[in-house]
Amino acid sequence: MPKAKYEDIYHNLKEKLENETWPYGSLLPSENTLVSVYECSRNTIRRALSSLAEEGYIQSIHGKGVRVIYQPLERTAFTVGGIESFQETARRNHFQPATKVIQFSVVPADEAMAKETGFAMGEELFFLRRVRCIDGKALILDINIFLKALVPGLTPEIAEKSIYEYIENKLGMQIVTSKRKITVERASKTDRECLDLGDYDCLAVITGQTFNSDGIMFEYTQSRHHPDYFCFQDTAIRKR
Amino acid sequence: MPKAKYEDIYHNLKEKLENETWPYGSLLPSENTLVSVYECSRNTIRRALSSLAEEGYIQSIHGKGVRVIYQPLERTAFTVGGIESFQETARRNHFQPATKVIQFSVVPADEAMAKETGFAMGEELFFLRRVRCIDGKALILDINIFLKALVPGLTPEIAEKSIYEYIENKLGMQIVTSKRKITVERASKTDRECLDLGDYDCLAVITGQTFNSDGIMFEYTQSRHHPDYFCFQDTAIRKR
DNA sequence: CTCAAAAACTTGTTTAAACAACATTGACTT
DNA sequence: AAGTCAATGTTGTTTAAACAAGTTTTTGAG
Repeated sequence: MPKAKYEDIYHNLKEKLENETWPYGSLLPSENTLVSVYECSRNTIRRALSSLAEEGYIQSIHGKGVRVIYQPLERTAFTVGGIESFQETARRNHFQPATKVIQFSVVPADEAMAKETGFAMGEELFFLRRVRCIDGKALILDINIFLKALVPGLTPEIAEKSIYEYIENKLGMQIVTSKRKITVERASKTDRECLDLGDYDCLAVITGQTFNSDGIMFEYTQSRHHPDYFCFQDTAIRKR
Repeated sequence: MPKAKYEDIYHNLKEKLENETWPYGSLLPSENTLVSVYECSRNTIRRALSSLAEEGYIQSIHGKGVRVIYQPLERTAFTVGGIESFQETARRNHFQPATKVIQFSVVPADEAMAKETGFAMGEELFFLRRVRCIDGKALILDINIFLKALVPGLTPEIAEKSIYEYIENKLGMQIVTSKRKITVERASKTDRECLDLGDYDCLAVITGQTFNSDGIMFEYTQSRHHPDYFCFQDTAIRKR
């Protein structure tokens, strides 16, 4: 699917890194070598490398080379990372997913909601709540608020399957940027009613805003996770 | 301090975005306009813009322009984000920080520890635990494990102030990449003994590995946070 | 006026080149 | 033998140019 040359190179190198073609701690072939191998310009190589650096696969060392810092890890339980739907995550982890829609309504944004979500006052919104179950246990409570104008034709039936699939394939809208905040909150009465929290009194909360390819925010989400089924991975690179 | 031209432009644009020189939802001046303004090449502008996009300030729209998606937000309590030390975070939030060192030992990595941390077996390690307090309340339990060979001369006295300051300014070592995992864990006996958790039975845990400018991992960290003083922010961009 | 095509403007990708800055190697001098 | 310095190899920054691929505006035909 990737049409750009640097994307091909990026994927090819990433695969080789995950295969441990170059082991952890070693140096990659030099940029000029890679230029010969992939028959492209140095800029194109550097673009692929910089994506891999951002994701914590490699780190370049001025005057020396590019070090492999990727370590294979056992995929523990539930991992949230990039922008991935519940369906995709479940498939990757070989879980049997199920979704129960417990609320599906249309409301206008009042002042409080506008302030919290970032939508403009008075906008018509879909407001829905869903419980995500894995192997029969209720583990995630998802609250989604959509801009009705940008997600027309949404129904509870679609919400039961995959909203993202509907948005991307049926509506042809592309999801581009997602801004998220992770916090730990005390379980509310609703949380305890909807989820199988056992004797936990807290949960992991991901709050986020999603933007489409026009740079318009069309979704506000709150995903409330059972602690045992939450793991978020991240790589940070220190800027001067 | 930034010596590169694109870094200057990046910081200048970032400041203007935070000043709301261009409001949320509007389009930035075109790349060619910015080329004239900053008297540089288009590539240099694009490099600055791509950093801002990664951080969730802007989003480019093919054929149309660059949309501002930055929204000013009230800095709520404690925010962890990039690679920032406790000292820096405390200063930014105007807290009075205090640190108590409760363990400072030198141990070799045994098999279990090697597997967990990613250090090689037998490596000499500094093992330390510290409690971070804010306004008299014990809120964070930090476990730091350093490669002794790369952090020579570390003492409990330094650990009480700022280890990062020592590493960067005294040793001249630069911190570059940090790989992190965020989870929610039940409070252990030690957690309850060391921290003022109130009636919380969980805490937010950041587990991470830190790499220096040679691409060598020199630190393994676990930061165990009181739920009320934990907030992690992130921006993700969907790749094709 | 309406509509369609063309032009102009926008961001996206790729190449080529030059130079700067840092690291290593090896030859040379002392 | 030890240290110095030059050459070479590596990544880092910047420029210039050309074309591709979207979006908007203008032009012109009917």
